[in-house]
Amino acid sequence: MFSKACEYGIRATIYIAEQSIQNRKVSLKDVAKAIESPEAYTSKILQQLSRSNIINSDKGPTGGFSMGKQALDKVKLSTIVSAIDGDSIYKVCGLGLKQCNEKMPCPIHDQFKAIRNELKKMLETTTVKSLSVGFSNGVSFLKL
Amino acid sequence: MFSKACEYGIRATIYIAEQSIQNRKVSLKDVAKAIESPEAYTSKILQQLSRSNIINSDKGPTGGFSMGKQALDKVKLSTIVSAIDGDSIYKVCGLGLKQCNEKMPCPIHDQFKAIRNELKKMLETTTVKSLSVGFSNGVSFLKL
DNA sequence: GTAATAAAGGATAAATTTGTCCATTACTTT
DNA sequence: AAAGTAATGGACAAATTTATCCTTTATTAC
Repeated sequence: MFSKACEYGIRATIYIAEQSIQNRKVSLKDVAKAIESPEAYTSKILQQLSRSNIINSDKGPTGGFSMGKQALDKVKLSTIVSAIDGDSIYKVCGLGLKQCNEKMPCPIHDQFKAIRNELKKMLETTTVKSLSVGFSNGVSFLKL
Repeated sequence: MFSKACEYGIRATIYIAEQSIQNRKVSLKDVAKAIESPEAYTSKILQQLSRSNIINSDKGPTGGFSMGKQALDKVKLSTIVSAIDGDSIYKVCGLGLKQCNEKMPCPIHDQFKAIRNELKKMLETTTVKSLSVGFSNGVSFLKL
């Protein structure tokens, strides 16, 4: 569904959000450990998230990754998915046709559209902040 | 969503179904041309479909690919997806966690489950035969 | 300003997916 | 039987994704 990079990106963002709510900055190492992801690869993904203003990053001692209040309120799952996987998940034909549209639909066009719209709606209405709550509570998990 | 191999597999099966309904066997070349796919790669995919008894294949002159009445009635989109991509699309956690389940859910477990169930239902209730009708009519397309 | 710290960035490697090429096998027709 | 045809199968190549390593840059504390 999502690329591995995007999965790491979502998990990382949820973790950073949860920590930021408690006013804690986290290092790359912290993140990689918390979500059990390869450190160097995770670094690349955090860079992307940072460039997209989903998280912010500070260098040097006392540096690390965090999210501001604004970001915590604004960032939805869709924000992260778009930043890492692009919007192909919303746009691309289920059967890989370049010119699939209402006028020239692929055979599963309508069925797919319905499901994709649901997915889109879900991603656009789910905030990272809301997801971080469950994680903070110990109700949901980010490892393994 | 689906792998490229699976996209080709679905398109190929719809085409073969449509031709089989008109009692026409088709060659690898026919298929590759009809769905605009790389011939050699398509060959591998047709082999998989054949081994899974989704289509049948005959060697030699007058050979080619076809679907019997049984297959035409039984084969759903889910049959093809399982044969080529496996059932990961139904089972795997949206965030890539190995141990994600009701007891230890990832943060988006419930939201994802809902959408995946819809997808599953759609794939399990859509027959290739039904899709081949629209293609046969010129209502839907398999190229580009 | 020096040393220490942590992210950024570039180059490269491993793994997976996608795609190609060619010899072999099965079958049909003559 | 021989020749021709079409799928099969194995080996290989290209492209993409995932992952690693190491140097550079920015920042902080002393």
